[in-house]
Amino acid sequence: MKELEIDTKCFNLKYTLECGQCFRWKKVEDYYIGVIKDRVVKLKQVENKLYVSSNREEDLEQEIRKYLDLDKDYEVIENRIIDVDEYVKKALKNTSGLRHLNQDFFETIISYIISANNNIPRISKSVNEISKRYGTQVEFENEKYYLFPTPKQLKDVTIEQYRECGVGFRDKYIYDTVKKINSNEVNLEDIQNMDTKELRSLLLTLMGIGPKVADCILLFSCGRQEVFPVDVWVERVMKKLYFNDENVSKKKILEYADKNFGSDAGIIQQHLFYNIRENLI
DNA sequence: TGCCAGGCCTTCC
DNA sequence: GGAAGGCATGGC
Repeated sequence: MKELEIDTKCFNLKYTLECGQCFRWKKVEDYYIGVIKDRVVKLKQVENKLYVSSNREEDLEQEIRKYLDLDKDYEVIENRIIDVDEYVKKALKNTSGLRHLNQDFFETIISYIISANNNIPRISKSVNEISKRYGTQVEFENEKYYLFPTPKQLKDVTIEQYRECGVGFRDKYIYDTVKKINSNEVNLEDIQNMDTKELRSLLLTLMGIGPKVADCILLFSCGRQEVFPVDVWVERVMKKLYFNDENVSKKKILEYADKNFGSDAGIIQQHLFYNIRENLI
């Protein structure tokens, strides 16, 4: 198929895909290859041009724009947050163009349940293994890829089988969550219409989802950029920058973010997270 | 060998 | 309602 060409501004593919918000992209030479919902996608950025190819052409540009959040004006957002303080300014200069993805809701729920007390390479490995075992196989450029399974495809998977995918003690959480979704005990429809607070409390009723995981799901698959997930890295960077390396509670950190970062807290969070992990700040 | 990883659940006060 | 302990697994 022919390659699609999309003009972008204030967009950096590398930062967006490598900042730790997603787990299924693989870098091959100067391309990134991954699965978005029901298709395999190959992406490459050269300056402000994004080149896209896929095994499916139908609605491709629309899906890519949605997934990469290309229709939101990040120039406006970045111009707004650059004056928050000197640390945010520095972080933003290092990683300008980092965007929040709109990932599949169900996939993000399961991926972030796996993320608890885990590390990124191992999370990726588990998510890929679940896809390989239970997702639909598709082909692209003579290679096999696997879509992330739907709740129905996971209907009969046992706790032991999840364990075999390397998820460790989180096996029962995934099992329970999938069961609740399949039995409609928790209805994931109409999430777009729910306000953040309501959606958050719904997520918190699921096994394996606590405050941090819920906020990651809201930020990386529901476009709620006001939430501020605090993990060990964010705790570390916040203490370093704003609390003189003192041992403050997570509650204090959240209060600081809410007061000083406001409705852009999630955007700032991701820049700080990436900067501290890459040792840039 | 021991510690850590995008924390959460359970138990106990 | 808050604190402490346990938890699978692999990399360093």
